[in-house]
Amino acid sequence: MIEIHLFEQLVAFAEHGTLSAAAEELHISQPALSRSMQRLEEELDVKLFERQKSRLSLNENGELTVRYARNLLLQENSMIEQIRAFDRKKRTISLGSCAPILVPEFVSLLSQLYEGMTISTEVTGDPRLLSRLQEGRYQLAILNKKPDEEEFYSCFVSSEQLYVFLPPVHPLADADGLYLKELDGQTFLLYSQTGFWDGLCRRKMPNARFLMQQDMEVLGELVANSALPSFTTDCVMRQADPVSDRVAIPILDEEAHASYYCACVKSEKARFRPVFRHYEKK
Amino acid sequence: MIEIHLFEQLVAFAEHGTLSAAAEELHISQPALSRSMQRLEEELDVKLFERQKSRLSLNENGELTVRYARNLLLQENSMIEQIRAFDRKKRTISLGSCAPILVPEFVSLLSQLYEGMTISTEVTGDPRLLSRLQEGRYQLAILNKKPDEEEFYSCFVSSEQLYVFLPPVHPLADADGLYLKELDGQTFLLYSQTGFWDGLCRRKMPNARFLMQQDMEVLGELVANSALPSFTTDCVMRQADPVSDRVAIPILDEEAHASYYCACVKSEKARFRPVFRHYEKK
DNA sequence: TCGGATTACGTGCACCGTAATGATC
DNA sequence: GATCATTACGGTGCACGTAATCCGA
Repeated sequence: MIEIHLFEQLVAFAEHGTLSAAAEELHISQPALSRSMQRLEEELDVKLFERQKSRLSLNENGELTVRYARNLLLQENSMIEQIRAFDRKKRTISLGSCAPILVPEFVSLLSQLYEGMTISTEVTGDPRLLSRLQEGRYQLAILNKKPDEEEFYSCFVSSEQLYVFLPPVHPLADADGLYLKELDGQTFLLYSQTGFWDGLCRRKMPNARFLMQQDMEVLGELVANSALPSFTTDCVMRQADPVSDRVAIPILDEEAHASYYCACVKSEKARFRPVFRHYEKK
Repeated sequence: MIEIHLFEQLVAFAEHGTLSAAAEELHISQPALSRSMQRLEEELDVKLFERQKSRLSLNENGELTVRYARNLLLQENSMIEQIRAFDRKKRTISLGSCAPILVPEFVSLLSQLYEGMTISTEVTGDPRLLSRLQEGRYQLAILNKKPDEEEFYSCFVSSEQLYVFLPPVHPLADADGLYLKELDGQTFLLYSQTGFWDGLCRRKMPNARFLMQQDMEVLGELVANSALPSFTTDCVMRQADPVSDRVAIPILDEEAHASYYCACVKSEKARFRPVFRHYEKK
């Protein structure tokens, strides 16, 4: 058994060319490194270096050993990372959501129900959300379709209706309802973390421009202080202060009405029973 | 970076179930092992054990870590072995021979020509001798056919004639020459390290019985003190004392006359030039 | 003369073993 | 009481750093 730090030091030497440079990199003295390399040779019982009095260099054995050592070090690091990830996973619940609206509510609920667990969330419009749930990258998902009952357990959570949010002076501001295609070609302010809504808008309005905003607060400012149309939903309007004088006009496209389902893989149904019960009793 | 001996100790614990048993196996004290495992947890920053006051056991993380650790230890060991083998190979010349007769002469020659090198030899009737030469398992080979000149360099060394070695009372003892098939069905004393001769005898005399002898000295005794036929060759008779009163009758089969070639892969021709020169000038 | 490797030497501390403690069967 | 793990404690070996030496450009 040869300690791995000797191999690490050998690799450092290989990368720096001299003991002094490698020693500096490793935060040890040059003599210490010199002795370590001697010990490595001794323990392997193989000569690894050409010694030309004032110049140390790897011989063929040394080159080979460096290649193997790099490999071993990579493997150990990846091993340690995987162990830590495995452990972390057990103490975190990852939630993937197709839309942002329910995320805060879920974080709060999960924190209450699963004390001590870390809740990590991700909003994505990516249709692979479901397969990631299956692969274990998420333990819970908020979807806008009820998933296959063979593989997943799910329950309805709530629904959301999309509105276009227009300044009163906008030519369409007095409509009772609009289809997205009627809005195509215009320039919108859009929050960047809208999950599947983003894809919907781009699909239905291929000629529109979207000024993406990372920050909800900045978006609010811009909505309040510009004439650019933006979007909102019934849920958002219920939560947020109605500061602006904008008018919200419902989008009539069928997909503009989303039904949200909370889902987990069937094998974890028991674990998440409290979550489902919370929504089923409503 | 986590030192590998900690993983080794973890595996020992996993295999023995208790710290005390594992500590004994590892030739360290129980407290030392206890502290090592605490340090491993600390350095990984992951809990690996269930602690029930007087019983220590692996939790899920621990089980996973043990699996990874076994793997890592195997890899390190194999790495060390391969490095040593690589080094050893550079200081040993492996000779594969299809027949035993030239081996001592070659060992002596190689020892003189390549001072400090270890000479390792193997006699085999295996037809893969040539492919093993190509793969580098042997650096030199003694063959009974001249090999492909595209891939190998070779030169003629000497030839050998097979004789059947009969007691004077044997019914065929006064023949001038014999084919192997005429001897089929009889029982022979045979040295076990005869290389390709062995295969020849079995092929040409499918009904013969062979009493295999590992030890040349024992074989000599039996030849001198039994009536069982055996084999010899011109080369052997030239070297050995003619102690026995047996008669040697030449075998007339074409294959009973072997021509030996010394061969190496072409890329090593230069390295072995002294060997070839030694035989070419004869 | 400087940069680099090795050798010499004294020191500190990390790790060990023994002993004590606590806990469980 | 026996077994097993952990904590306490004192001792020591070993790997470290500093300093000295040697060598080559």
